[in-house]
Amino acid sequence: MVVTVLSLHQLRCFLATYEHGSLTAAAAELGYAQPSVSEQIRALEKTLDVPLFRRVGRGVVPTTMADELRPHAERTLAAADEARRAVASARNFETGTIRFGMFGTARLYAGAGLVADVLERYPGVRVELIGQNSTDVQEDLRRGRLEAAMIAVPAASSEGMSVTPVAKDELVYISADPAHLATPVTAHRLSLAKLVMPETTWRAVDSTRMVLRQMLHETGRNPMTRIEVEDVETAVELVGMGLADSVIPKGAAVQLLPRLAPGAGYVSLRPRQYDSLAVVHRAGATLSPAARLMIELATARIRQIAEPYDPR
Amino acid sequence: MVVTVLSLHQLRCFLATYEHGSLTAAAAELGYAQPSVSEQIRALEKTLDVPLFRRVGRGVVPTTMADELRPHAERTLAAADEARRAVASARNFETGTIRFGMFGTARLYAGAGLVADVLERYPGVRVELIGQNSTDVQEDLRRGRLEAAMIAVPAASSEGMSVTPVAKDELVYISADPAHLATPVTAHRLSLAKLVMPETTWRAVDSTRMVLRQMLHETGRNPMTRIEVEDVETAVELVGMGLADSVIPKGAAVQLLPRLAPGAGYVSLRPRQYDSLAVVHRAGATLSPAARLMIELATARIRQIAEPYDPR
DNA sequence: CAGGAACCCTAGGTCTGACCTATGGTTGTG
DNA sequence: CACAACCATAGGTCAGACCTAGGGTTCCTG
Repeated sequence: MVVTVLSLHQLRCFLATYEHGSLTAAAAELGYAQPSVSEQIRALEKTLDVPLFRRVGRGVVPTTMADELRPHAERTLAAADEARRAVASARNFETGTIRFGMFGTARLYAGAGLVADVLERYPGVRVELIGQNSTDVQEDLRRGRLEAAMIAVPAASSEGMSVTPVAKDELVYISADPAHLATPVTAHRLSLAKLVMPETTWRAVDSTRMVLRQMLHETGRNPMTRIEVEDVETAVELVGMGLADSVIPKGAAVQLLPRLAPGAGYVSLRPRQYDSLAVVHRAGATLSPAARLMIELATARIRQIAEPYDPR
Repeated sequence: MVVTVLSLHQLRCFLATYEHGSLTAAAAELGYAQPSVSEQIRALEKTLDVPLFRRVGRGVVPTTMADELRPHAERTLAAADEARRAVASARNFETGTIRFGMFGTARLYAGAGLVADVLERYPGVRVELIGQNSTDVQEDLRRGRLEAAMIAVPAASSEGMSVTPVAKDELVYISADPAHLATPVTAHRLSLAKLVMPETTWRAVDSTRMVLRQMLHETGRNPMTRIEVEDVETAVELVGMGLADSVIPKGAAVQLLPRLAPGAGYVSLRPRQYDSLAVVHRAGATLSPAARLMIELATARIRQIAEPYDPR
């Protein structure tokens, strides 16, 4: 024997029939031919193994089983409709969650503004800015947990990833000693400086570190840090206390120095060095509207702060 | 473009995939081949017009849309399941409503007991005993509002109906005057009596009246009532007050006389007359379990009180 | 009371879509 | 670098969702 399975369509036919007391009327309402509705009802009666209507000369009359079924049928259809609506409204950013990866320097001074931008346009959404470190974010992207991200990359290339640079963020030398800031800092001076550097856990892969290593390597110097800390804020505070100097993205310096190290200032490196801020996602993926939105907003916001990307 | 429509099956596939993070695992759980689940998910994504999973090298990862959909999908499937269970338990008389037609004399003294019988066996059900008068009940049966009924019928026959007599209920003469009860009451004495008769609205079709008309007609007498009332209780009270005598089913007399007319008694007619208590339903209908249950219990209950049907 | 209207059902035919197996392309792993 | 794990595609089968056409009741009406 063939087992049919409960379907929303059957429930719709059932309710229309129940309300009209007539298969013909139900079929008219649903836009089907009468035998089609008849068949659905029969199928439903078969799957539930219960008579739902008594066929009496004119029209049909619901049985007590039908009375029992009706509220549940309505609830089920309502739930299904609710599901549709929930997804539809999420798709239109009226509700739902927008998740975006954003690591380190970018998030540090564009994060709050970016969230504000999103909420202004779509007040109903939840926003998640994900990412401790660019390595983590890359991992999340690779595993599919994140669809797209804006991160700092030392070079604009990564395996299997589409990397689109949108801005460059200058790396500046910060110090509480005005003498250290009189002229741009060369690789030579940098190699002699007492430095405090953040992102200790990620020091091997951190984008700023990689840029500095590259700079020093070209002049035959070795990087040497006096203090290692985890977060940029701590590093800046230590600079403010005159215990060391540091190199951080200019955007971070502008934002953090007045607050955490009022007496300190910054100066460029010579030659100037840059982090590249890029939009990254899996190569070959078609981006969702949410991701496109975030990329657009994040790009605009970043470009207000950092210099536009200039391919050298 | 073809529009697919949301289906429970799609939601099931979606949830399985969401939970396992894998189409293959979902297919295994659901007992399908992997491409089948894949197809369902794709259909669902198409009907909702949103991507639900990102296909990443190994497995699939739910998008935020999927996060949004999941609770609704669960609720919808739960509601559908609830519907199944509700009907199933109603079918097993664990809950739900049992509706049964039962008119006049039968209900009068078997109704409460019958309801008790049903509730004892199936504590969860609702019971509806429907019917003011047998004519109403016949109408309800014909229109399909009632599936089956136990009613008093003058003769065991009715158009388009299956009538199965189960008992006969003797009609007795009741009076507060002992002299009236000394010997069985003949048609002659009946035609001379001052009578109060109930069921005024239905006097033309009432089963007891039809039996009496038949009895008097055979001896050339005309029926004559002194008082017409609607319900048997009132008639019995009037008999108790000595204002008139009456003819009612014996079961009703046994039950009502001690309570409503303590001084009154009853005596048979000569020849004895009977209402026929019969199970009635539409000819050719297959009866539901609920109806069969009610017929069984009502028959048992009635036979404890009235004499078994004896085809003459 | 005959005819028609308003229902239902059945029969038989078309076509979508649910499902399968087989196979090819990616990705991650020993 | 081969292998395992996983998803997508292709192509074929079959159930079932739909239709039209027509037959049987019931009920109303002239």
